Amino acid sequence: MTRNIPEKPGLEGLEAKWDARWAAEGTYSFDRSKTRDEIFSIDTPPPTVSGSLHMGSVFGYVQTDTHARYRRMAGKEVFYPMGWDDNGLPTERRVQNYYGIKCDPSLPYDPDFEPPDEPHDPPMPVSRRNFVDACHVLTVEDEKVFEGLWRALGLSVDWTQTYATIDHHSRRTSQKAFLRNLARGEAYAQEAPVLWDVDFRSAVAQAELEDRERPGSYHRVAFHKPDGGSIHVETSRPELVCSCVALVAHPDDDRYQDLFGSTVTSPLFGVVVPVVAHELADPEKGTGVAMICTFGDTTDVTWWRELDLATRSVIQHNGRFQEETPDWLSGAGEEVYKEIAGLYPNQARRKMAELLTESRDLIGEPEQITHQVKFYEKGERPLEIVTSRQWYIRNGGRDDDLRKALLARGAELEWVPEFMAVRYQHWVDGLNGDWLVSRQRFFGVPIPIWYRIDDSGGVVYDRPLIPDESDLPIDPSTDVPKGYVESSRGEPGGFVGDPDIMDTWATSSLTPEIAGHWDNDPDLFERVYPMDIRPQGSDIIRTWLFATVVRGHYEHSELPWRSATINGWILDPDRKKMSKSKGNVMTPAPLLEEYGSEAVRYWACNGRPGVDTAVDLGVIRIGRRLAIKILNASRFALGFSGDVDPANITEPIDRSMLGGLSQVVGQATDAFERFDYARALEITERSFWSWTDDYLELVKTRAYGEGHEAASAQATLQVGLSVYLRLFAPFLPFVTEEVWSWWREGSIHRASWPSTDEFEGLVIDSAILEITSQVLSAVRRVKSDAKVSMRAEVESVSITTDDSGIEHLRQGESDLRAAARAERVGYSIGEFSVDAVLAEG
RNA sequence: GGGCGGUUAGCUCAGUCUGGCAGAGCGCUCGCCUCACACGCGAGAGGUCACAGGUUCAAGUCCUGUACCGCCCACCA
Repeated sequence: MTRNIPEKPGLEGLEAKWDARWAAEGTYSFDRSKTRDEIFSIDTPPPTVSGSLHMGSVFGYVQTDTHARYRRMAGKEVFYPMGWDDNGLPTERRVQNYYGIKCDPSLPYDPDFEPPDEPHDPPMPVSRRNFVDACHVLTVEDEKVFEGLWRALGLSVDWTQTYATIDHHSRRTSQKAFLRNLARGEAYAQEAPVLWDVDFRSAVAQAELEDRERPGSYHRVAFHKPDGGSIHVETSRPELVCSCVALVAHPDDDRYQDLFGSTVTSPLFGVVVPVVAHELADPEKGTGVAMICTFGDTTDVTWWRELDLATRSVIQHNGRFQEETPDWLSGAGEEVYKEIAGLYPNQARRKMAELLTESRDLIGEPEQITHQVKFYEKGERPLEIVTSRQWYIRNGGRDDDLRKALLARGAELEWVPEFMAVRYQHWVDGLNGDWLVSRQRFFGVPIPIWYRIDDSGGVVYDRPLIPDESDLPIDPSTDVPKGYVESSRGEPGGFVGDPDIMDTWATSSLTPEIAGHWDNDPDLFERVYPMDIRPQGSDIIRTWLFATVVRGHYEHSELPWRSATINGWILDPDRKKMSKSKGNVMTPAPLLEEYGSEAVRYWACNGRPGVDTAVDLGVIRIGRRLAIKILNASRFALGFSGDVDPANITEPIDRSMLGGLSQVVGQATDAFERFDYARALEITERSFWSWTDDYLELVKTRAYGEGHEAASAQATLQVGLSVYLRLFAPFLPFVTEEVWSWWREGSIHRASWPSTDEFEGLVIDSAILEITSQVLSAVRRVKSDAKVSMRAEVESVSITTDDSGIEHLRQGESDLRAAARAERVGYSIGEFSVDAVLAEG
């Protein structure tokens, strides 16, 4: 093969050149004729395309790409698809802001509607179908931006294997799996209290909650006993006195024994409520008596359910107190309620505090506190609890046997790093309800269900109308169930579609099925499922990972993957978690532009598996330096016309270098098998630098010479370079491919991973090179101390070492003399030391 | 309140599983335009391994406890 080595090799333009070449040659295309045991399949995380691009977007993906590239070179056919998570609330919010539109499901579809070029202000209401269309338009644009970044980064994805969580195939898969859950009794609908975001007007699931510290105050409020006495409760939500259904104390609390079973009346409203006993009441908190309201917090829900209490809800889905006076209030209570009707809870709270003060039912001043309040993770106001009809998938939160089975699945999974396993256990252990999968939103996969409407106009929920699997996907708001006509929609005797969509996790929990085409290509699915790895962040173990395990457990009775590789967080250079609100988000594009993809990849690969990592320009610069070093060292190693026949490798120091290199190959391979890409890189890099600093310097003079000694050096340089390039290829795909192309046919990324077999019969003890390098280093120190050039001539080098050291050094002596520019080398036995006498002048 | 991870050189981090002379890079200092590379090369200085106790011939590494940082979870009246 003719060599085509540039005079001044550089990194610029390599990304574009090789991305285009790989695409044209199908370097990463998946060969589906391979069988399951020949395939390595990756359940790639579909990035949220409506989210911003930041360094977190490159970190985990680059790490995963190293696994893909290693396995591919190690002989596996790699199934490496890419998905886009475009359904759900993040997209809705982005579309609302981008176009200045909002969805109003009551509006009719406007076929002529075009999303505006400039955002509308105030937001323009559009029909659900127009809104969803706008979502599709924008997500396609967003996906192009993401694909551009991934390609610039050199992800070895098969770009023909892509999916979007809102596309036809994903909707079909999602609805099919849901209907199967329903048929097997794993999914069910229930009218029940749910956590509710009043801004998004949607229920949210336990997995989407976060606690935030908020100021509040404890109000001590008097309830009245029949004998004229009073009993005090402490509450941070006095506005809910009107929805109080009972007071509760601990059954063993001596102070309240004679009250259990009696009734008291609420202040101002005069509603009679029972005093009940329950273990969850904490005698240490407040007065030991708590007010149970429907519903102030999740404990209220527990009490309400377990004690079978009345329901007195006043907060509506829009977050306000209902306008009409509740029917359990009468007399003076009605007048009091009018004061808070229509208010938001925080307004009602202030009003109630005033009224309770006037009526002397507020005891003392409210005590200012900060407490944890539940929020939807994407929300801005505290969650309320409202009663509504929702769909659930059983997840063990209410069933111990199922919980145990899912815990066993987690234990079966290989976690990388191992300690991540407990995060799964704790989450499953702590579940307190089933998985709420319905959302009252617009851009998502619809719940594929209709309901009959009886002759009096009531919706019949208990016998839903289910579509045939072959008709999926459907949208029950526009499609019509078999045996009905569109004109009977919403009419007595007709039907109505379930208005809700599924939670985004209800679809993305099926990424193995979506990417592997469970629905429409069982042959492919069998070749890739269960997948080998699920790479993802630790923050979504409780959502994406757990939900995927649940779906796999139900649908296939097995784990969806063998291993979960969990990556860490990205922190900004000050080690703060990056977030848009802090304004410290770094976008990758300028870094890719300035330092190149290899440098950014190098940084990502330096982050240990599962370890939070700061963006560090210093590390990025080292990556760039390494890539440039590879170019230059390669130019040297390939700069001879010599024959690469390994039979030419005869010199002991050359064979010794291969001895060390074969150990490096073994260690890097072991590290990759354990998914420790960072260790593999570290080992390779350390070895490579000593290769260029010491080995290359030692053999340089000989390599420029003639005869069989020169041929040995030239052949060894090429063999060594070939190994180093392949070891680096998973990390630095562009520069290694570039150099490979200088003298090899085909892509390095389809070349075989180096193996110790390659040096069979050539390898000897690495100690020869190691001790020779040590002596060379010692001579350099002498020159450095004397502040002379490394080219300075040395009269003699005196080495003291043991027998085997001398034996080893003699075998590399001529190279040492050439590299050190030493006239003579002398040896003596003893403690290791090196002395060098510089030549005169 | 429970749990997980971390604390090693000025900085960023390896090393802890499996105990055996404290490591790398950056930065700093001093040199060197050495025919692959000045986008470079060589050399040097720099550490009470968070703290306290224990096991051991030997502890950064194993055990117990403490402090601080980060994260997760919790029924937060």
